[in-house]
Amino acid sequence: MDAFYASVELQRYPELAGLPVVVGGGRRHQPEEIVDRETGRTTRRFARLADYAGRGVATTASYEARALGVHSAMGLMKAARLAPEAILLPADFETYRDYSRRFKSAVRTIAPQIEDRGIDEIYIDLTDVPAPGDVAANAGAGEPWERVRAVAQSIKAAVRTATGLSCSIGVTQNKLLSKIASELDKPDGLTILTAQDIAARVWPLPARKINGIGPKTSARLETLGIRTIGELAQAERTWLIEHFGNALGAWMHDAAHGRDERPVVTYSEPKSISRETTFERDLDARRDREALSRIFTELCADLAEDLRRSGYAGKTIGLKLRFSDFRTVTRDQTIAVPTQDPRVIRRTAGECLRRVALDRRIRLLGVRIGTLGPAESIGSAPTEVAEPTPSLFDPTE
DNA sequence: TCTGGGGTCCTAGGACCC
DNA sequence: TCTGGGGTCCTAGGACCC
Repeated sequence: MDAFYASVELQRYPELAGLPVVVGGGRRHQPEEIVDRETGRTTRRFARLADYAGRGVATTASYEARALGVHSAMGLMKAARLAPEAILLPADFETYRDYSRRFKSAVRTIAPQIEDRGIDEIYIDLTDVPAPGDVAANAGAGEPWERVRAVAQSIKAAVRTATGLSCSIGVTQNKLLSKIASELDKPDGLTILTAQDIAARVWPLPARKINGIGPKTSARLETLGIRTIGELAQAERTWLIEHFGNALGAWMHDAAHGRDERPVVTYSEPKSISRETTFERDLDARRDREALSRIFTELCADLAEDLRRSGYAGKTIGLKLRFSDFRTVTRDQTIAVPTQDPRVIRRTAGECLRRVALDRRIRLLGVRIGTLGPAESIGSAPTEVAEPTPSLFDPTE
């Protein structure tokens, strides 16, 4: 989906079309409804990025905002310096999830083999999808790529009808290349690449465009003189393995040549569930003990509720802390019996917490549960007897 | 003016077992 | 006189993705 969150917000606030819009931050910049006493007409007042103060990041920027240099994951304070006049909207995940369901079911009516890749992305297996009726009739047994182009166009049309939104589709022989292709003609793109197109269309791109090569790996590649996918493809496989290890080196070499055999996976079980929060200001383990303890208990309760709603129980309970210097530590502990009980989660995470030296102010606190299985395996009635809550964040411990 | 929240996968060492 | 060899589970951290 193209600039998904921002595009959804434009459906709600059409008057923002053409303006730089950024979605992100907390809840305190809801648009204000202003009713004119005389005309009775309602106008909305939107927050500007320049008015923002806090720790939020941009989750999405409209294309107009991107033109000013604002990108997702950028801190909003930095974004405000680049685009002070941009409109800032709070993220409304419930609405985005609703749009997400709508676009995915629209695609499913045409092509049922879908792999979920988060709220705004999917892989679609078009192998066995027939051409839309009119094209099939005209083209007969014509070019296979003509069938696929017609299918992709019908998918884009179905998505637009269901959501009012545009998407960009890449069609190629595998997931790796399709992901790259889908970004070549955004927004509202449709890009079809065959094996013969790889050298001309893919090799000139930065290595970073390969899904799986991130900031660290691309920086390392650069120090070795490799900037583009083409340069990566020309590198010796054994040389890449020497520098990046067996798995990463061989994979990068294959990827640069457009080789990828991964299937479209239409269903997978979740591996872990987590809840975390970044505080408005860094908290002190001593002075803010009560607040920390309360937030900790809430996170565990929220996590337990997520487990209950999704029908899972887990055995490995983890704690995550991020300190004022952005250093992150995790601790986890595996218990004998799977649980979805907030008290068991809280107690076990509390034991993890005791293994961390709290010598700095805390910026983020998170709780995770893994090694998941179906909740039926644990029976429904929690048999745990409530124990006194350990005095967490107590410096005397 | 620092850098969200929810995930997956990989690596690597140690414990433990046969 | 040199000290096997696999396998699984647990834990911590890191890279990456949406």
